[in-house]
Amino acid sequence: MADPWLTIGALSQRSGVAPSALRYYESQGLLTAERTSGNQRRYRRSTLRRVAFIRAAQRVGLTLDEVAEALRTLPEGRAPTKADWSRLSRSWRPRIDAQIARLELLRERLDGCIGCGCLSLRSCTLWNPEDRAADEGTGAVRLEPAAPRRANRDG
Amino acid sequence: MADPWLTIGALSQRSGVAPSALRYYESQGLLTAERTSGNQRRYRRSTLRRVAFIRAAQRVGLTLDEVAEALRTLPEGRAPTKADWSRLSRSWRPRIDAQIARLELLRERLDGCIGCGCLSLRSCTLWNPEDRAADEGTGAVRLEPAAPRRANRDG
DNA sequence: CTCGAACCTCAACCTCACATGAGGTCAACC
DNA sequence: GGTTGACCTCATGTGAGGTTGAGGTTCGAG
Repeated sequence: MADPWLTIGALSQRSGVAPSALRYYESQGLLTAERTSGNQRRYRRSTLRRVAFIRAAQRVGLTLDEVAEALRTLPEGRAPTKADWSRLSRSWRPRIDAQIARLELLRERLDGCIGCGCLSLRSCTLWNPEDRAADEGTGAVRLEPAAPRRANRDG
Repeated sequence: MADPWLTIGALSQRSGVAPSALRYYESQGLLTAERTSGNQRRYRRSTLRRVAFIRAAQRVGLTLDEVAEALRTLPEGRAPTKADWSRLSRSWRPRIDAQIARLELLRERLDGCIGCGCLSLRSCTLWNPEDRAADEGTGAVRLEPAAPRRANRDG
């Protein structure tokens, strides 16, 4: 049978995640590894699923901090079961729903603006998302802050 | 009647965008300003709409580089018309559609994974990183966190 | 004219999620 | 035992989109 331990290179190959990223995850408390007498990392096979979970969570939009927090709710002492993983990933659903809803609202407003051609800071819901009303010319107009972006490449 | 020129503080207040951000936009070629004899910025009132456009574009997921490129297609010499702004913002529509489609696919996969309980690295499309290339292939925008980060505003 | 608030530039710093490189060590095969 | 490649730590870099602070200048009300 195969060696139950994975080197960082093996884990990297099998997960598609760069070694530098795996070390970074460890530094952030998302992964743990045993060490050889020569200080090299040796991962349990269950780490594979943990890494998969991390990547999936990132795709849903969680930060690594949030992923770490979620992982801390896993039971200590025993290997996580399907139910454990399912519980965690089920919690992502509302987040995705919210993201979709936000985008649909944006699209709706965009359509409205193109349709009506208003494009006015005072009256247009796209430019003026918080519905700060159409005061006189000197009224305060607030725009929403920009949506954060994360451009990310894989190794 | 009011002064047709806006100071950076006034523009900041009326747009909700920090002065430091406005200076940054100028450094990136998104805004221009006249200067007083004492080197202080004075913005035309049309800059207000330009700033609104920038923020709206960011919400749709454009980078400032892309916004700058879009703004360069505006006519020089004359003030942009409704048709000009409409043309630019209409081009955002497919981008929003794509983002929504991507999220819906993710949600579908998430449902499938929770439903079937597979949670397998080899068979589950959610965990499986192999189709990530296809997913991100066309200059994809990454997912955004549900709660947008708020930038500080010095006002 | 005075004075404080607002403005200026420039440089340094921040977050996030890593990548890269230097300089050195370990493990496995021949 | 030698070689080679994989591994180690630590420091520094990346990029987007800014913020913060120092040190100095300008504006405009009184």
